[in-house]
Amino acid sequence: MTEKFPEIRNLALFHDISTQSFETLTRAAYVQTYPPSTELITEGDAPDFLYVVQAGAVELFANWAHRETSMWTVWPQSTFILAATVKNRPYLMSGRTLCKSRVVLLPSADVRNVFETDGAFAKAIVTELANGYRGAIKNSKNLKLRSSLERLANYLLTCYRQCDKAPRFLLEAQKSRLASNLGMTPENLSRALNGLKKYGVAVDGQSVELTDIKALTDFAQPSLLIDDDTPFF
Amino acid sequence: MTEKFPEIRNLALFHDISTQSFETLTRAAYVQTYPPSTELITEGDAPDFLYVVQAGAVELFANWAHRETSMWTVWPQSTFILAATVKNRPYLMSGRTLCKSRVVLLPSADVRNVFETDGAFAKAIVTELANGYRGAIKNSKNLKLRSSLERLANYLLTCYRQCDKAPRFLLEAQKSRLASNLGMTPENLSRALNGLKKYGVAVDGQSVELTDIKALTDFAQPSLLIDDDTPFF
DNA sequence: ATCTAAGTATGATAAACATCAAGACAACTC
DNA sequence: GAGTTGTCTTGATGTTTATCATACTTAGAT
Repeated sequence: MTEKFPEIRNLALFHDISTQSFETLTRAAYVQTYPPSTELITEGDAPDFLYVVQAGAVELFANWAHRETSMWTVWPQSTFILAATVKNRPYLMSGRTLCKSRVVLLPSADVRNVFETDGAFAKAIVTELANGYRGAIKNSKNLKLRSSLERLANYLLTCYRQCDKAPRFLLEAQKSRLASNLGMTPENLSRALNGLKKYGVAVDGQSVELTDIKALTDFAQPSLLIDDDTPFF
Repeated sequence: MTEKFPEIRNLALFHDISTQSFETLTRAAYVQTYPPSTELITEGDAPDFLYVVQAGAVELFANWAHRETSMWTVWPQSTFILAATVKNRPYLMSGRTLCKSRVVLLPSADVRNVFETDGAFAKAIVTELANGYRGAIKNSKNLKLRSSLERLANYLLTCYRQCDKAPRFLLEAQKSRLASNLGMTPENLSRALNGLKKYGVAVDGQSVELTDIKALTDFAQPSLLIDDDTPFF
């Protein structure tokens, strides 16, 4: 008997669970492809589904008092909104597609069900939540300990590391969204990019070139305890 | 046969685990009482122990580039540094006692061991991590969406709610530490408390009186998706 | 009671950051 | 090619927040 949704079977979250558990999780699940700028979830809503991004990208953002901030972007193959799902509490963030995106929706009641019965699933959830938790703490440290210029410099160095230390790379995102991610306004980002020129940062459109890694690193003082975004730290 | 450390047996984290698991966890554990201002853990260090605060209080803080920020305070009966322990990754925060404190230290190798073998423990860890994760996300939203005056106003209203809506209460902490928690300088906190006078905030030393809850609420616009600090949201 | 130290408050100033308005630029459409 | 749209940049200005210097207040020690 073949399992439904073989694409997500190999995610760390589902890799070690039993066939029966996977059946339960996927029995009432479905795949959906959404156009760009579609709001998939809204903060405050009850968590009906656990989401898995298979293709495209989903931006998580939050609102308060007519203000909005971008929290982070979910790329394939990752889940989002796991904590709300297992706790059965309202979403803390909203999510919208950035581009045409294929998403798997797993009913959250089934997720909680399997969580209760399958120890391997509980263990996988622990790993996922611990990663997310540590990422969120790093984010708070970044916001509280650094100026916006310092956050930007460290962001660029993180991109550089993720590109296998290629000195040229493309910004992953629209600049206005990048600004919001970094906790600043688009105008301020524009000026900050200029302000990093003296550390060898050259920007042309989406393209960035870092011509003096040492100078930029000396200024940014990256730390594994803030900037490492791999789940291994 | 009686179990060691009956005091912590009833914590949510240990409540449902087997007697054998609890034995394993506590076999090499020990209790220690520390004087005030003792640094228990240092960010970057390997997670040797999972800590449980039994009495007193422990401040978690972080450093970067000769700056320091207070993250939050751990009160009895709570654990701290759980995510680092289960993932076996370096601490992201340092911790020091605020006053004379009694702490239980559980060897983190044993914690990971029991986590692997006892499904009930894994489930309890999920709940704890999900609470912490959501708390950290609320913290980021608070920092990114609000000014320091708005954060302070919401903090005071949170205290008010936690005191069963008594209009007078004492600030839990030294003002300089409260300022750091809220992401501002002590001077700015002092001025901000003055700035909230027009919304009925009267401060005398550690004592706060809120004389116009409606005005303060109208200004602060508290949100369950940011300010609710109970694990139930 | 006086001294000290730590915490807090206040004033002056500067830096960081946001806002508003206008312009530049590229990618599309017609 | 002219116009449209969306995004980004730049400049002027104002607000928020941090920094520095100093004074005050309180609790504890001598």
